Amino acid sequence: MTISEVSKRCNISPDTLRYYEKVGLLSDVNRTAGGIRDYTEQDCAQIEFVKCMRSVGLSIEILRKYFELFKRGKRTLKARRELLATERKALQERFVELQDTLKRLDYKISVYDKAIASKDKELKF
Amino acid sequence: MTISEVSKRCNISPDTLRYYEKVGLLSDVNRTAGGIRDYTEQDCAQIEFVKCMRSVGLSIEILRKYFELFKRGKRTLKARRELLATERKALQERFVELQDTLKRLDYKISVYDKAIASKDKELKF
DNA sequence: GTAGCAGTTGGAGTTAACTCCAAGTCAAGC
DNA sequence: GCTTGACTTGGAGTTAACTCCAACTGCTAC
Repeated sequence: MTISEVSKRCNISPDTLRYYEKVGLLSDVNRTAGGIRDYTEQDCAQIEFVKCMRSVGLSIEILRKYFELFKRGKRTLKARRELLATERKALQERFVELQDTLKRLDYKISVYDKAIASKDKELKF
Repeated sequence: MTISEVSKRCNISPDTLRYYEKVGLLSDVNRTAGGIRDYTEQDCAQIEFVKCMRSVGLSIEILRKYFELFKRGKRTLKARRELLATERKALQERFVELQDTLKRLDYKISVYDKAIASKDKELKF
């Protein structure tokens, strides 16, 4: 698969794909004789994983560390598991925070609805 | 309240508090005769609101728009309500995404646990 | 064989959201 | 009246994560 094919499929720009490779989120992408990247299904799956983790805010640096551990082989299985567990915990906290903020917004919107219904009373902020 | 008191109370640096004021997230903070900021409880409540919204990723720009609408008075009640509803919807989507990613991480961690238990088999990534 | 297009590189530029700094002011204590 | 420490300002610097660019290469079609 060429970079533009992967780009379309994963909805990530070629620039970003090259950037991810450069910073170590995607190692050893195959090249054709002419030096053009030739992505495998495996590469795509990894890119989707990166995309998913990035979309919820895992930093490039954390992902870089994860793949660096990966390159060091089986003996880093536990370290990788712990890294994932740590990030999972942080995400869980963000999840609860998000839940609370959604509730707060719902309440605020309901207060707006009341203010709008009752002769446009003003709010504090 | 002085800026350092608010800083401690809200756990936001004085620089950030001044920055928020400068970009329009906190208008007309009172000053003492000597020109020193003197925050009210109301200001603090607003800062907490900003902090809460920022912590889940609402941009400074969106919050700036919200408070700008606010300054234009009651006739913007509906516009503000709609702005909040729009952001709520986006947060809801991020919420679902986060939920899915948590599940994915849980699964991946369970795969790691299996690999670690069964003689350190290696994974794909 | 040459036009055109997709790909390559290294490196510069951008954006959001802070964060830091230097130079100055002011009120309080000695 | 002088030091000290918290505060002020405008503006420069930082960081993460892209995003863009110029100059170049190498297939493919005519």
